[in-house]
Amino acid sequence: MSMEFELQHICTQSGARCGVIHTKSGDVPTPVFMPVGTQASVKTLSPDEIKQVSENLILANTYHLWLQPGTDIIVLNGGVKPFMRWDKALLTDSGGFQVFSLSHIRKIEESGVTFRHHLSGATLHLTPEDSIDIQHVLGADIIMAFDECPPFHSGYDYMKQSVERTIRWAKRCQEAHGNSDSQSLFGIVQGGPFKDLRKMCLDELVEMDFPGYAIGGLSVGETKAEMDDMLAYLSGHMPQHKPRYLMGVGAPRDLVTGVLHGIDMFDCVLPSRNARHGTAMVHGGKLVVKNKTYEADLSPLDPHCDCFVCRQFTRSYIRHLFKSGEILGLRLLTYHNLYFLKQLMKEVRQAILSDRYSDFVQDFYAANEIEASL
RNA sequence: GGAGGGGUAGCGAAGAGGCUAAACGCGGCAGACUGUAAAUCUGCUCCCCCUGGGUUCGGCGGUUCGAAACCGUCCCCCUCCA
Repeated sequence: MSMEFELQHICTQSGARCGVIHTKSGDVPTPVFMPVGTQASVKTLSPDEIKQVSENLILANTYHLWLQPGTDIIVLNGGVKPFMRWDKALLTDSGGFQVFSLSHIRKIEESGVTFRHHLSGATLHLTPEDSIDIQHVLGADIIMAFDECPPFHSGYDYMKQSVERTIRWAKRCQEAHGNSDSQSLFGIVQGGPFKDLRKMCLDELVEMDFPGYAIGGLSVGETKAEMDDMLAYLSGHMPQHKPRYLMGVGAPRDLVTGVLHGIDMFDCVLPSRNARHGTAMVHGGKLVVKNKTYEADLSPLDPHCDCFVCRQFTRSYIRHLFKSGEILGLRLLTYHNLYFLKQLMKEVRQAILSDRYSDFVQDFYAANEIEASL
C-alpha cells in the first residue's frame, strides 16, 4: 500500500481527529495543510523552503502539467517528484476542478470534458481514464478521482445528474487505476448544498472502498454557515479509519472549523496567493503589509511568529519590497503565510492530543473576532 | 539675433470652441482573493460642508451665449540657422 492512514487520537472534548498518513515518501501528521504547487512549483519557494513550511506533503495539478510541459517531458524527468526535486509526499489533483473554474469554455459529456486550452486555445478532451493515466505518469503518492465541481447553488436536478455522473466517473477512475499499489486513489464527494445527494455520493463511494475520501464543491462561494452545516452533516457519515480531505480550504478560520468537523487534510492556494498580493496571515487576522500604515513600522509581520521572516525583517522593509516590485517580497510573504498555517495546524494537533480542542476553537474565534456559531 | 516646435492634474500623454473636472498609461490610496488562466483583479485618485458646490489646462488681457481649445501680449522650455 502506497499510503496508510493511522488514526491516533480522537479529542474527547470535541471529537476532532489526529493521525498520521504513512507514505513511502515519509510520514505526514494530520490534520495537515498542504501547500499547492500547481505547476510543479510552490510559487516562489525552493524545495528546501517548502520542506520548512509544509509537513512534507504538497499538491500538484494534473490539468496544468498535462498541458505544460506535457507528460513526455515529465516521463523524461522520471515523474513530477524528480522533475521538481521534491522527495517527499505528493498529491495530484485530477483536473476536475478546472472543469468548474474554466466553465465558460467547457462542455461536459458522459465520456469526459471538452474544453479549450487556456493558453493555446486548442480544443481538448479529458476523460476519467485520461486523468488517471496522466496521474500514473506524474507519480504522486495520492491521486484524485476525476469529478465535476458544479456551482454550489446549481439546481437540484442538475446537481443530481452531476453527482450521479461523478459517481460513475469515480468507478471508471477506480477501474483505470486497477490494483496499482504504488499510488492511492481518493474519491470525491459532491452534491452542493443537498444533503441527500451528498449522502448518496458518499455512500456510493464508500461502497467502492477508496483509501481516502475528499469533500469537493465547498468553499466555492457559499456562506460559512452553509459550509459548516454540510461538514457537520458529512462528518457523521464518513468512515472513521480513512483520511478525510476538504479540498480547496485554507483560510485559518475554515481550517480550525474543518478540523472540528473531523477533517484531516486541506489544501488551498489562499496563503500563497494572498502572500503574492501583499496580505499576511497573522495571529488575530490578516495584515495587508503593502498598506501605507506600515511604511515606518519596525515590528515583524506577526510578533507571535518565529519564522525566519518574522525573526529578521520589519513590516517597513517588506512593504518597501512590495511597493518597489521586488521579488523578495513575494517570497518572504509566501514563506511566512505557509509557515503560519503549518504552525497553526501544529497547535491544532497538540490541542486535539491533549483533549482540549473545543477550548482551542473558542480561543481562536475570540482572538480573531469570529462569531461562534457552533 | 533669425526660423520652427512646445508648455494640460504627482509624472508621461490625448484633447484643437459646447457632449471636458478633462481620455489613456504610470505613480499613489484602498478593497478582493479558498482542489492557482492570479507578482492578479476591482474601485478611488484637483479642492470642499461631496447624490451638491468651488477652482483648473504657463501668466495677463481679449473674442464668444460658451474657451484647455480662437486672438493679442508676456514668461519659460526644446531643435535648427547665424
